[in-house]
Amino acid sequence: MDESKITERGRRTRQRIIEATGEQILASGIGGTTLDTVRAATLTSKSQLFHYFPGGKAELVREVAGWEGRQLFEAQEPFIHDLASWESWEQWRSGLVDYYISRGRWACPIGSLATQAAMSDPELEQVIADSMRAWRELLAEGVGRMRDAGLVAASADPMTVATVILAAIQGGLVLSQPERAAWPLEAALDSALAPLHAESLREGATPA
Amino acid sequence: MDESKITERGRRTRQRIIEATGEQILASGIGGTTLDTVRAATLTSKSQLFHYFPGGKAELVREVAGWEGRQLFEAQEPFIHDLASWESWEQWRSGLVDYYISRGRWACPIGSLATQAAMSDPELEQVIADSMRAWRELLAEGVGRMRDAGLVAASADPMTVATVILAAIQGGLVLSQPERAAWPLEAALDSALAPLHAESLREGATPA
DNA sequence: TCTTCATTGGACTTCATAGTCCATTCCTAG
DNA sequence: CTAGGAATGGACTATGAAGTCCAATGAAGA
Repeated sequence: MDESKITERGRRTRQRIIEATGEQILASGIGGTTLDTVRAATLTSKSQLFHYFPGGKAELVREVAGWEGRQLFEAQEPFIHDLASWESWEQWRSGLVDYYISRGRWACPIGSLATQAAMSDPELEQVIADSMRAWRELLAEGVGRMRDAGLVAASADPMTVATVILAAIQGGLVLSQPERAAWPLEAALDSALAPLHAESLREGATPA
Repeated sequence: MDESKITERGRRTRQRIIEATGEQILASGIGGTTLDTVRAATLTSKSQLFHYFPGGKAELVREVAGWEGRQLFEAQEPFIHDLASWESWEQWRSGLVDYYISRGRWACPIGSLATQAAMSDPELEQVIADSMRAWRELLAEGVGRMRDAGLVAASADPMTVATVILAAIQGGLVLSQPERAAWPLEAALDSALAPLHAESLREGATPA
């Protein structure tokens, strides 16, 4: 979408469409979200939808994926760029759980899209995969900082630990969703995070 | 579906429909699976689909969910009913990973349906939730046996540990799918399983 | 053999939804 | 004030998929 010929008014309309679509997808999935319901929710018209997203529904969904990804990252700021102490991890964890549970999200915009979209739209799959990779990268850097500071076993591979944490988030949400309870997510996350504060539990941890 | 007035021939046709639908759903999702493609793949006719599944697509999908659930449980036999030793857990793990990865499943029939169907079909959600609950139950019983045998910390809550393991499976698959690699699933699973063979690592585990 | 009912074939209907098109309105620069 | 392009409204089309219906076939027992 060429953004050069767009006014402020148009920008806001476009954004309104993206956000409403995001909500509907989170609530009803891609298949359960139709251009008509989006149109109704945003008080727009069919022509506007295609004006701002010439690629139709597929492009709209991709834009939603990108935006949701950015929102998810923002929700983890500023800790996601620190994660150099157990306190930082705890605060990061707290913010993340809040992001999912409060305001009844009950699903990961990225993870659930990944499942739904793996098939049917390779371009969307790419957008999702990029978010996932970036996310894992940031977590791995945090784990690396912990390791460099001697706060976690030197034998731990940051990328592996990061993957385990991400898997805990995604899997925890899969189980939390039907229960409408946060505890599965929290249990999974705590378990995955355990290696990061082992120093307080393990045998004579000499570091630092 | 009343099964009383069904011949062997009919039973096999019905089963053929279920299995073909299951494959298509796993590959393309519920939305990407149409009665026409199922009809084509099974060499049946529209009337047969509705003859065996009067409730239409929704009923067919529910039957698929039930059948896939049973298949998944079978793949975990006989270990899922044992899990009283670390060796048993290892063999169970091996069989499960094989079930997902070999023959390119790359997704959990139950978990991925859970994500797709949470919305749109409460009845299906029930079928899925039942499978999940039963699964967690079996795992928790195994953890309980390990605890009773003093092979795992007495402080560990079997249900929590079981949930963490399930979350690792589901989340691991979410990450493995786009990568088309088994390692995220294996890493997540190993991490979740760690408490079950801790006795060989931890400080003088006194339990029992 | 005949009857009956499960099974099958496939055309047809209905409906939801993505996408097109053109007219109209709004805003702003010149 | 006016011309042009962005923004908007909404009817219309095309399509694909679910679901209906009736006729034909096959098999098994009376």
